[in-house]
Amino acid sequence: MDAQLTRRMAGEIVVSDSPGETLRKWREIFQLSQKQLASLLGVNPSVVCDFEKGRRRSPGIGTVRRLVETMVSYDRAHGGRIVTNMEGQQGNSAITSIQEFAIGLPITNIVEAVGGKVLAGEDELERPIYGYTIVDALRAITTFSGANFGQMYGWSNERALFFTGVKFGRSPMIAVRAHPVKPRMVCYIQPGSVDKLAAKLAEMERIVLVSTELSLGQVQVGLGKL
Amino acid sequence: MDAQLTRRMAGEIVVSDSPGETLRKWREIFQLSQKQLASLLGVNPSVVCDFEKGRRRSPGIGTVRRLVETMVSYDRAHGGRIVTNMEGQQGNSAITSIQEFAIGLPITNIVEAVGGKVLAGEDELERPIYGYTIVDALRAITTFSGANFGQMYGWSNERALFFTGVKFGRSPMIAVRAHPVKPRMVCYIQPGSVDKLAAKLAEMERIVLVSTELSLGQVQVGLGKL
DNA sequence: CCGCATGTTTGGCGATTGACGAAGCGGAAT
DNA sequence: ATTCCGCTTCGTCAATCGCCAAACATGCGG
Repeated sequence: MDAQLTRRMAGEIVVSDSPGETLRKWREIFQLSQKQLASLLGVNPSVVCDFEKGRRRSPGIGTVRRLVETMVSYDRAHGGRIVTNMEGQQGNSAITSIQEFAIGLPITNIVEAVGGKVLAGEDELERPIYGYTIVDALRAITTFSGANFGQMYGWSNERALFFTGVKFGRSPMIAVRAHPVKPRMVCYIQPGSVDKLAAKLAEMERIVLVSTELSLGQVQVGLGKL
Repeated sequence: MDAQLTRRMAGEIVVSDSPGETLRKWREIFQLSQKQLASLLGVNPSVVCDFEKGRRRSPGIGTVRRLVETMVSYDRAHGGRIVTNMEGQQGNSAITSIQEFAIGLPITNIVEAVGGKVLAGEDELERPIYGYTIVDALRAITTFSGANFGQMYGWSNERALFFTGVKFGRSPMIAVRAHPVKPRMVCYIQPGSVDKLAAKLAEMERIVLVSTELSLGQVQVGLGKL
């Protein structure tokens, strides 16, 4: 749930010209004293200081991770005052969820995870993909305007696109076809039916087309386990 | 320019349950062999392998940074095929620019950097802020719908909001007042005029109100130097 | 002025990293 | 079958990290 934020914090610290000061910035944002933070980490306060003052030039990512996650989970455990402010929804209402995987996963795994049936693109099942997006098909079409489509693709376009609220299974694939950037996999969640044209388009674009009878919730659970 | 992406990569690696595999994922996305990457880094290929295979449990952030930046800048130097795909514009057309500072900066610094004149909130000038957003006032009002406003606030709301295209200097402050989340500083870029009510509202909200006669471009340059 | 809390500096010790280079492994191509 | 290629494994070593303890500095309320 706080993955987004922790990644953001960690990333900022790592590429900062002064990781120490950046770390401090975050500690201050979370309104913790060095001592508090140290005790949460179970270490001596001087350790925190060492990092902030840059005595350790290149702390291990383990350390950074511990620091960041400690702050976030501490705040979360105390009402999440800071965290909720940070999360900055920024969500387009048509996009239900957008996630990146830490590592590439073969399409097969995704298909299994969501109890999917492959309708097209059997021979592309081993390609790795790096994230997924769940979109409300109707809303996407009515509310997206140009650039918004780009949002769907998150950070890698080697990804899976899930559509909910699909009636005939035609328009989503047409939209995909029309858009210059293509996903590797498209999955309809409990579609009314699936037009044959959709499969044909998928083959043309070398996209794996999948449909699942699991509910949106179940799909999200399945994907969460990856 | 690629700060966004490098941060993202670094962050993902740091909080990954398997930093090695995540690192590999990125190397593959950039379509580099271990050997190539190694030679770019000026190290032995086995080093890259050791990291990917996790022999080093907690590599230093210096290492991670070097890896990440090397990949990005290499790609950039070769046409930026990968990078440009990743950057995922996702920009709302009303938002000209969103930036976070690596460290907190006192408002005074910002004001100086943009050659600003303080119109309200003199006594809040020492507060640190953590980022800024530049918004086209007209477009924001006409195209933003509810949740979109949240986007403006990036990751920290301890930030500065710059408005371009301000006519009377009234509406922007009214919008700020109406919105539950407040910035610490508001700056009009080359406003037509500045309504007195704006200053009054700013005082009420304890927001530093500033106006500058510099052009948008000059402002961006100034901010870039911070 | 004192006491108290937060933050800084310092020296030191064991564990780990960052790096090399040699050796090995599996697949693709010659 | 031999050679390449990319990748993996591993022993080695200096440099650095991760951490502590204890002294030092700074600031604040009384």
